[in-house]
Amino acid sequence: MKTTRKTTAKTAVLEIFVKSKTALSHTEIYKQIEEICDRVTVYRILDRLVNDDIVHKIVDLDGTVKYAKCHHHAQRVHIHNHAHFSCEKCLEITCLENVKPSYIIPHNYKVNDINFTLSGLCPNCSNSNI
Amino acid sequence: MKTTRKTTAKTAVLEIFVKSKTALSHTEIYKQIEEICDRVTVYRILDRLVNDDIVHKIVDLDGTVKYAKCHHHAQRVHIHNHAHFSCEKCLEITCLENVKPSYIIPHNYKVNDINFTLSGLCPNCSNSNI
DNA sequence: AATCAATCGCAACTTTGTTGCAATAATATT
DNA sequence: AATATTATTGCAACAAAGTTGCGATTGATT
Repeated sequence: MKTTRKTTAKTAVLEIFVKSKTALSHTEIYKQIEEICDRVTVYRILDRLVNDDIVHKIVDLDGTVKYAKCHHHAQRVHIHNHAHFSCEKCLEITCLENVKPSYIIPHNYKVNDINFTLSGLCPNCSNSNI
Repeated sequence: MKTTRKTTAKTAVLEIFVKSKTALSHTEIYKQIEEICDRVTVYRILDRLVNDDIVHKIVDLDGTVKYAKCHHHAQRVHIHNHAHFSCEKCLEITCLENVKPSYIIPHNYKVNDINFTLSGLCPNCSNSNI
Protein backbone atom coordinates (compact mmCIF):
# COMPACT_ATOMS: atom_id res chain seq x y z
CA MET A 1 0.00 0.00 0.00
CA LYS A 2 3.02 2.27 0.20
CA THR A 3 2.92 5.00 -2.34
CA THR A 4 6.12 6.65 -3.41
CA ARG A 5 6.19 10.41 -3.68
CA LYS A 6 7.74 12.85 -6.09
CA THR A 7 9.81 15.24 -4.04
CA THR A 8 12.24 18.02 -4.89
CA ALA A 9 15.24 16.03 -3.68
CA LYS A 10 14.24 12.87 -5.50
CA THR A 11 13.74 14.75 -8.75
CA ALA A 12 17.15 16.35 -8.34
CA VAL A 13 18.80 12.97 -7.84
CA LEU A 14 17.10 11.53 -10.89
CA GLU A 15 18.20 14.49 -12.99
CA ILE A 16 21.79 13.84 -11.97
CA PHE A 17 21.49 10.21 -13.04
CA VAL A 18 20.04 11.17 -16.41
CA LYS A 19 22.88 13.59 -17.05
CA SER A 20 25.61 11.18 -16.00
CA LYS A 21 27.03 8.57 -18.33
CA THR A 22 28.73 6.71 -15.51
CA ALA A 23 27.68 5.22 -12.19
CA LEU A 24 27.81 7.56 -9.21
CA SER A 25 28.58 7.13 -5.53
CA HIS A 26 26.50 8.59 -2.73
CA THR A 27 29.19 11.20 -2.11
CA GLU A 28 29.33 12.25 -5.74
CA ILE A 29 25.58 12.72 -5.81
CA TYR A 30 25.43 14.52 -2.51
CA LYS A 31 28.10 17.01 -3.55
CA GLN A 32 25.89 18.11 -6.42
CA ILE A 33 22.82 18.75 -4.30
CA GLU A 34 24.06 19.55 -0.82
CA GLU A 35 22.19 22.83 -0.88
CA ILE A 36 18.95 21.07 -1.66
CA CYS A 37 18.92 18.36 0.96
CA ASP A 38 20.64 16.46 3.71
CA ARG A 39 23.20 13.66 3.40
CA VAL A 40 20.82 11.20 5.03
CA THR A 41 18.08 12.09 2.59
CA VAL A 42 20.31 11.13 -0.32
CA TYR A 43 20.90 7.73 1.28
CA ARG A 44 17.18 7.26 1.71
CA ILE A 45 16.35 8.37 -1.82
CA LEU A 46 18.91 5.94 -3.21
CA ASP A 47 17.44 3.12 -1.14
CA ARG A 48 13.99 3.87 -2.46
CA LEU A 49 15.15 4.12 -6.07
CA VAL A 50 16.89 0.76 -5.78
CA ASN A 51 13.78 -0.77 -4.24
CA ASP A 52 11.60 0.62 -6.99
CA ASP A 53 13.99 -0.77 -9.59
CA ILE A 54 14.71 2.64 -11.03
CA VAL A 55 18.38 2.58 -10.11
CA HIS A 56 20.73 -0.30 -9.53
CA LYS A 57 23.53 -0.68 -7.07
CA ILE A 58 27.00 -1.64 -8.19
CA VAL A 59 29.91 -2.69 -6.02
CA ASP A 60 33.29 -2.63 -7.65
CA LEU A 61 36.43 -4.63 -6.92
CA ASP A 62 37.55 -2.28 -4.16
CA GLY A 63 34.22 -2.35 -2.41
CA THR A 64 33.18 1.08 -3.66
CA VAL A 65 29.42 1.34 -3.91
CA LYS A 66 27.94 3.20 -6.85
CA TYR A 67 24.54 3.62 -8.41
CA ALA A 68 23.34 3.90 -11.99
CA LYS A 69 20.00 4.37 -13.64
CA CYS A 70 18.46 1.23 -15.06
CA HIS A 71 17.69 0.88 -18.73
CA HIS A 72 14.66 -1.30 -18.97
CA HIS A 73 14.25 -3.12 -22.20
CA ALA A 74 10.57 -3.82 -21.94
CA GLN A 75 11.24 -6.70 -19.63
CA ARG A 76 8.88 -7.46 -16.83
CA VAL A 77 11.22 -9.07 -14.39
CA HIS A 78 14.35 -7.07 -14.15
CA ILE A 79 17.60 -8.76 -13.26
CA HIS A 80 20.83 -6.83 -13.42
CA ASN A 81 22.84 -9.50 -15.08
CA HIS A 82 24.91 -7.25 -17.24
CA ALA A 83 28.52 -6.40 -16.63
CA HIS A 84 30.09 -3.27 -15.22
CA PHE A 85 33.46 -1.87 -16.08
CA SER A 86 35.55 -0.16 -13.47
CA CYS A 87 38.46 1.91 -14.78
CA GLU A 88 41.58 1.78 -12.63
CA LYS A 89 42.74 5.15 -13.88
CA CYS A 90 39.76 7.50 -13.99
CA LEU A 91 37.85 5.39 -11.43
CA GLU A 92 34.66 5.63 -13.44
CA ILE A 93 32.22 2.78 -13.53
CA THR A 94 30.18 2.25 -16.65
CA CYS A 95 27.49 -0.27 -17.46
CA LEU A 96 28.26 -2.66 -20.28
CA GLU A 97 24.63 -3.38 -20.99
CA ASN A 98 25.36 -5.89 -23.72
CA VAL A 99 28.03 -7.88 -21.95
CA LYS A 100 26.53 -10.88 -20.21
CA PRO A 101 28.60 -13.69 -18.80
CA SER A 102 27.77 -17.30 -19.47
CA TYR A 103 28.70 -19.80 -16.82
CA ILE A 104 27.92 -23.19 -15.37
CA ILE A 105 27.52 -23.71 -11.66
CA PRO A 106 26.84 -26.82 -9.57
CA HIS A 107 23.10 -27.56 -9.60
CA ASN A 108 22.77 -27.44 -5.83
CA TYR A 109 23.37 -23.70 -5.74
CA LYS A 110 20.35 -21.48 -6.22
CA VAL A 111 21.35 -18.21 -7.88
CA ASN A 112 19.17 -15.16 -7.33
CA ASP A 113 21.44 -12.36 -8.44
CA ILE A 114 24.84 -11.88 -9.98
CA ASN A 115 27.55 -9.28 -9.94
CA PHE A 116 30.00 -9.23 -12.79
CA THR A 117 32.52 -6.43 -12.66
CA LEU A 118 35.54 -6.07 -14.89
CA SER A 119 38.35 -3.74 -14.06
CA GLY A 120 41.20 -2.34 -16.08
CA LEU A 121 41.45 0.57 -18.48
CA CYS A 122 38.48 2.12 -20.22
CA PRO A 123 38.72 3.22 -23.88
CA ASN A 124 39.52 6.79 -22.88
CA CYS A 125 42.31 5.91 -20.49
CA SER A 126 43.91 3.16 -22.56
CA ASN A 127 44.31 5.67 -25.38
CA SER A 128 45.79 8.48 -23.36
CA ASN A 129 48.16 5.97 -21.80
CA ILE A 130 51.81 6.12 -22.85
CA MET B 1 63.90 -4.66 -1.98
CA LYS B 2 61.17 -5.04 0.58
CA THR B 3 61.32 -8.31 2.39
CA THR B 4 58.25 -9.68 4.02
CA ARG B 5 58.60 -11.13 7.51
CA LYS B 6 57.13 -14.08 9.29
CA THR B 7 55.56 -12.79 12.47
CA THR B 8 53.39 -14.35 15.15
CA ALA B 9 50.33 -12.46 14.06
CA LYS B 10 50.78 -13.22 10.39
CA THR B 11 51.20 -16.92 11.11
CA ALA B 12 48.05 -16.88 13.21
CA VAL B 13 46.07 -15.26 10.39
CA LEU B 14 47.32 -17.80 7.88
CA GLU B 15 46.36 -20.66 10.17
CA ILE B 16 42.84 -19.30 10.34
CA PHE B 17 42.64 -19.20 6.56
CA VAL B 18 43.86 -22.78 6.24
CA LYS B 19 41.26 -24.00 8.70
CA SER B 20 38.38 -22.10 7.12
CA LYS B 21 36.44 -23.41 4.17
CA THR B 22 34.80 -20.05 3.52
CA ALA B 23 36.00 -16.51 2.95
CA LEU B 24 36.43 -14.39 6.09
CA SER B 25 35.95 -10.74 6.89
CA HIS B 26 38.42 -8.62 8.82
CA THR B 27 36.12 -8.70 11.83
CA GLU B 28 35.76 -12.48 11.76
CA ILE B 29 39.51 -12.90 11.67
CA TYR B 30 40.17 -10.34 14.35
CA LYS B 31 37.70 -11.97 16.75
CA GLN B 32 39.74 -15.15 16.61
CA ILE B 33 43.04 -13.50 17.46
CA GLU B 34 42.24 -10.38 19.42
CA GLU B 35 44.45 -11.57 22.24
CA ILE B 36 47.38 -11.92 19.90
CA CYS B 37 47.33 -8.59 18.13
CA ASP B 38 45.66 -5.30 17.42
CA ARG B 39 42.78 -4.58 15.04
CA VAL B 40 45.00 -2.39 12.88
CA THR B 41 47.60 -5.13 12.62
CA VAL B 42 45.02 -7.46 11.12
CA TYR B 43 44.22 -4.85 8.48
CA ARG B 44 47.89 -4.49 7.67
CA ILE B 45 48.50 -8.23 7.53
CA LEU B 46 45.57 -8.65 5.16
CA ASP B 47 46.90 -5.89 2.93
CA ARG B 48 50.28 -7.56 2.78
CA LEU B 49 48.84 -11.00 2.08
CA VAL B 50 46.76 -9.60 -0.77
CA ASN B 51 49.80 -7.81 -2.15
CA ASP B 52 51.87 -10.97 -1.96
CA ASP B 53 49.12 -12.89 -3.74
CA ILE B 54 48.66 -15.28 -0.85
CA VAL B 55 45.12 -14.21 -0.15
CA HIS B 56 42.54 -12.65 -2.41
CA LYS B 57 39.96 -10.06 -1.64
CA ILE B 58 36.32 -10.64 -2.44
CA VAL B 59 33.56 -8.08 -2.40
CA ASP B 60 30.04 -9.41 -2.41
CA LEU B 61 26.85 -7.83 -3.72
CA ASP B 62 26.25 -5.91 -0.50
CA GLY B 63 29.74 -4.46 -0.46
CA THR B 64 30.92 -6.78 2.28
CA VAL B 65 34.66 -7.34 1.99
CA LYS B 66 36.05 -10.79 2.69
CA TYR B 67 39.31 -12.60 2.17
CA ALA B 68 40.21 -16.14 1.17
CA LYS B 69 43.42 -18.03 0.67
CA CYS B 70 44.46 -18.46 -2.93
CA HIS B 71 44.84 -21.88 -4.48
CA HIS B 72 47.56 -21.59 -7.02
CA HIS B 73 47.43 -24.13 -9.79
CA ALA B 74 51.01 -23.91 -10.91
CA GLN B 75 50.25 -20.74 -12.81
CA ARG B 76 52.78 -18.01 -12.99
CA VAL B 77 50.55 -15.05 -13.44
CA HIS B 78 47.71 -15.29 -11.01
CA ILE B 79 44.37 -13.82 -11.92
CA HIS B 80 41.38 -14.44 -9.72
CA ASN B 81 38.99 -15.17 -12.48
CA HIS B 82 36.93 -17.74 -10.69
CA ALA B 83 33.51 -17.13 -9.23
CA HIS B 84 32.44 -16.58 -5.66
CA PHE B 85 29.16 -17.58 -4.15
CA SER B 86 27.55 -15.46 -1.49
CA CYS B 87 24.73 -17.10 0.45
CA GLU B 88 21.89 -14.77 1.37
CA LYS B 89 20.91 -16.89 4.32
CA CYS B 90 24.07 -17.98 6.14
CA LEU B 91 26.06 -15.05 4.68
CA GLU B 92 29.00 -17.27 3.89
CA ILE B 93 31.13 -16.67 0.85
CA THR B 94 32.76 -19.61 -0.85
CA CYS B 95 35.08 -19.80 -3.81
CA LEU B 96 33.77 -21.71 -6.78
CA GLU B 97 37.21 -22.44 -8.14
CA ASN B 98 35.92 -24.25 -11.21
CA VAL B 99 33.29 -21.77 -12.23
CA LYS B 100 34.67 -19.35 -14.75
CA PRO B 101 32.54 -16.99 -16.77
CA SER B 102 32.96 -16.60 -20.48
CA TYR B 103 32.15 -13.25 -21.96
CA ILE B 104 32.83 -10.92 -24.84
CA ILE B 105 33.66 -7.28 -24.31
CA PRO B 106 34.31 -4.42 -26.71
CA HIS B 107 37.95 -4.59 -27.85
CA ASN B 108 38.78 -1.07 -26.66
CA TYR B 109 38.50 -2.05 -23.02
CA LYS B 110 41.60 -3.49 -21.39
CA VAL B 111 40.66 -5.97 -18.68
CA ASN B 112 43.12 -6.57 -15.86
CA ASP B 113 40.96 -8.25 -13.28
CA ILE B 114 37.45 -9.53 -12.90
CA ASN B 115 34.98 -9.98 -10.10
CA PHE B 116 32.24 -12.49 -10.59
CA THR B 117 30.01 -13.00 -7.59
CA LEU B 118 26.83 -14.99 -7.51
CA SER B 119 24.38 -14.70 -4.70
CA GLY B 120 21.45 -16.82 -3.61
CA LEU B 121 21.22 -19.98 -1.52
CA CYS B 122 24.12 -22.32 -0.96
CA PRO B 123 23.59 -26.13 -0.95
CA ASN B 124 23.25 -26.20 2.82
CA CYS B 125 20.67 -23.46 3.05
CA SER B 126 18.59 -24.45 0.04
CA ASN B 127 18.13 -27.88 1.62
CA SER B 128 17.18 -26.69 5.07
CA ASN B 129 14.75 -24.29 3.46
CA ILE B 130 11.07 -25.06 3.73
C1' DA C 1 75.67 -9.32 19.29
C1' DA C 2 74.85 -5.34 16.68
C1' DT C 3 72.32 -3.30 13.04
C1' DC C 4 68.48 -2.13 10.13
C1' DA C 5 64.11 -2.19 8.37
C1' DA C 6 59.65 -4.40 8.66
C1' DT C 7 56.08 -4.82 11.75
C1' DC C 8 53.34 -3.58 15.75
C1' DG C 9 50.39 -1.00 19.27
C1' DC C 10 48.07 2.87 20.38
C1' DA C 11 45.45 6.84 19.78
C1' DA C 12 43.21 9.71 16.88
C1' DC C 13 40.75 10.42 12.81
C1' DT C 14 37.94 9.77 8.38
C1' DT C 15 34.56 7.78 5.65
C1' DT C 16 30.41 5.42 5.02
C1' DG C 17 26.18 4.15 6.41
C1' DT C 18 22.21 3.77 10.04
C1' DT C 19 18.48 5.07 13.41
C1' DG C 20 14.93 7.64 16.15
C1' DC C 21 12.02 11.28 16.29
C1' DA C 22 9.78 15.56 15.62
C1' DA C 23 8.78 18.72 11.74
C1' DT C 24 7.52 19.21 6.94
C1' DA C 25 5.34 18.54 2.63
C1' DA C 26 3.11 15.56 -1.06
C1' DT C 27 -1.00 13.18 -1.97
C1' DA C 28 -5.77 11.65 -1.03
C1' DT C 29 -10.26 12.79 0.95
C1' DT C 30 -13.97 15.59 2.07
C1' DA D 1 -10.25 24.64 -1.52
C1' DA D 2 -9.51 23.12 3.03
C1' DT D 3 -8.37 19.16 5.70
C1' DA D 4 -6.56 14.74 6.86
C1' DT D 5 -3.18 11.24 6.08
C1' DT D 6 1.31 9.50 5.71
C1' DA D 7 5.67 9.56 3.05
C1' DT D 8 9.58 12.17 3.38
C1' DT D 9 12.96 15.20 5.51
C1' DG D 10 16.45 17.33 8.85
C1' DC D 11 18.97 16.90 12.71
C1' DA D 12 21.65 14.82 16.02
C1' DA D 13 23.67 10.93 17.55
C1' DC D 14 25.60 6.64 16.71
C1' DA D 15 28.08 2.50 14.62
C1' DA D 16 31.04 0.01 11.61
C1' DA D 17 34.94 -0.09 8.62
C1' DG D 18 39.12 1.47 7.39
C1' DT D 19 43.34 4.79 7.60
C1' DT D 20 47.40 7.39 9.39
C1' DG D 21 51.38 8.92 12.20
C1' DC D 22 54.73 7.74 15.25
C1' DG D 23 57.48 5.76 18.75
C1' DA D 24 58.44 1.01 20.33
C1' DT D 25 59.35 -3.76 19.15
C1' DT D 26 61.01 -7.67 16.79
C1' DG D 27 62.56 -10.58 12.75
C1' DA D 28 66.23 -11.05 9.67
C1' DT D 29 71.02 -10.06 8.12
C1' DT D 30 75.97 -9.47 8.85
